[in-house]
Amino acid sequence: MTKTLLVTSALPYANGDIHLGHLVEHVQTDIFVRFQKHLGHACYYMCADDAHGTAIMLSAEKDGVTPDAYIDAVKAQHISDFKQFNIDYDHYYSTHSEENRVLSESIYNAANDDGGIIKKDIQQYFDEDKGLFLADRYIKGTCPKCGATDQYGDACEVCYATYSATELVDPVSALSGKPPVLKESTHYFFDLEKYREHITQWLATDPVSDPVKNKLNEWLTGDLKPWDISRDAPYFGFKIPGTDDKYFYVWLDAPIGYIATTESWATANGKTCHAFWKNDAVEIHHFIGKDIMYFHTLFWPAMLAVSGFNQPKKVHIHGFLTVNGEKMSKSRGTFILARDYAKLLNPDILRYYYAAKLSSSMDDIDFNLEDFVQRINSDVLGKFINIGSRIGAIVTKKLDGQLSTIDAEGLALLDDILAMSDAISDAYQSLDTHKGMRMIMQCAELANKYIDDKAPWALVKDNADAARVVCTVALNALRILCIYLAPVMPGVTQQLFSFLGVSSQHWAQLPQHITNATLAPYEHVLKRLTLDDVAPLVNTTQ
RNA sequence: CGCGGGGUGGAGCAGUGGUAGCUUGUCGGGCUCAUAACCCGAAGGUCGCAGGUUCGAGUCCUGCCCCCGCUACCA
Repeated sequence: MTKTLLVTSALPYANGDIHLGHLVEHVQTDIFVRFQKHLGHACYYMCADDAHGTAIMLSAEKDGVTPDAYIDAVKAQHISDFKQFNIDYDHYYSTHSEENRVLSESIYNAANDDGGIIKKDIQQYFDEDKGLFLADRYIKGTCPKCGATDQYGDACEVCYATYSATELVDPVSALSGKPPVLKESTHYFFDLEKYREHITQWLATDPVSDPVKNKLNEWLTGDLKPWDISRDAPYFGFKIPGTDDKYFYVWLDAPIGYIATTESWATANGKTCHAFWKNDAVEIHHFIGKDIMYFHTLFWPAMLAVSGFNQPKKVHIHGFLTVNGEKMSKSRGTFILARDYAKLLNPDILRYYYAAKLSSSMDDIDFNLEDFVQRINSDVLGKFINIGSRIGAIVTKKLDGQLSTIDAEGLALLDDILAMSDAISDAYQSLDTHKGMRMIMQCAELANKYIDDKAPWALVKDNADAARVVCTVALNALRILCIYLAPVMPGVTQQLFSFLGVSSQHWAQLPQHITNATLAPYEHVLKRLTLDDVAPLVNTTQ
């Protein structure tokens, strides 16, 4: 049965470059989406830049451009970066859009009409030089608990204490360097506690894994604190309806960007977002990092429920990327930008490496340069592409590029490889791509053993017909492996499909063996890696 | 006592009660079609430490040690 899915990756913040960490999520999502499409499902992949907030306003100011010009430039760069990695969005939009403004207002109004918005006067630090209220991260001072200096306004990095900015000793504005003053302001809050029932009902539908559910239950056993959704002018964002100087906090309109992106895409295709977000038949899947779990599993389902939109079927949460076992760090030179990688290496092999490491858990994964070289050479080159390379050479040089038929023994091999398809499919479906890649490589080993047993290079000398059968079998094994791997390595597998003389193939075509075909000469699709090839990724001189 | 995740052969990882596995790396052999590839075989682990439960523990319980995240340049 054909399903309809709407899939999202978290919206990258329009205040920085895309790096290998973002790519973990977007590659994981893209593999999932491509796999769904391979199965024949209607699957739409929506993403956008998250374009609001103080940080962006300040960055634009620093660059001497308007926020609009700033976010446009960043968005263009983001789209170009993702494209290089074969991330195939159906639409990539921006939260700074008319659709998002309309939707944010209507969702806010729905919550307000429901009595879900509270107003409270709060005291907040204010930078008189800049004329800005200061978020915790823009205030520095001495930790009230341990006396460490130069700490942020929310937590101490030395003693791990958490506190409010007003408790900091000798606070200064990180923007002007001057002591801030306390100023009163009315803020708007989303009354999360009011929607506890919605959240627990949603959780009962099994949208998250058990470890995530445990973590959420921790939060849910306490009071759900009202969520501060307003910011005072000046702020780059949407004005809150009925106010003159209050803006939606960026995290209010960011997830709504998922719907707004859908709307923008749907309008261009003669539909509306309601066909997806108010239609029970559509499965909504969010892919996010573990750091933003809170927003997507508490506020977001509550906001959707109060405004009559469907809640997500699944929220898939992944861990972070470390480089050579350590947190990515600009000072260590391990903060690797997507476009810097793409200048050096083929994006598909990074996708494979991630797939070989990713699971459905929130565990962090490590990008280890040495391990990367070994894994790519061994799996992708040695096991997978090698089938094409060794057989392609024989077919091209000795057999005039001509295939024949498959014998009973060859059929047995192909059946063994095809027998793995359900397990591989399950692995893709459950995001346990590490298991999937392992199984696919086992299939590749079977094919290599078969080739070794049959020794077509010897056979070709006095029995070209028999050699031709072996080559036909081996290349059909390769064709099956290409279908298995197509969601992970779309570029590489497309090249191999071209060699095999077929257009891109889908899951349903697994058993359709090719026989009696004439092949173009085999050409290498990837180069083996050496450590010297990958070493420039990290800047070790710093 | 802040909370959470984790410690399995050199490296990266599977494995939640029943003779310790996979990939890679190392060593030896084979093959020579292929991008020093592929095939066969071997060595290499007291499963962080110490107790406990059990006929039996990597797997369950208790205590301890260490690493990582929760906080940053962030997803």
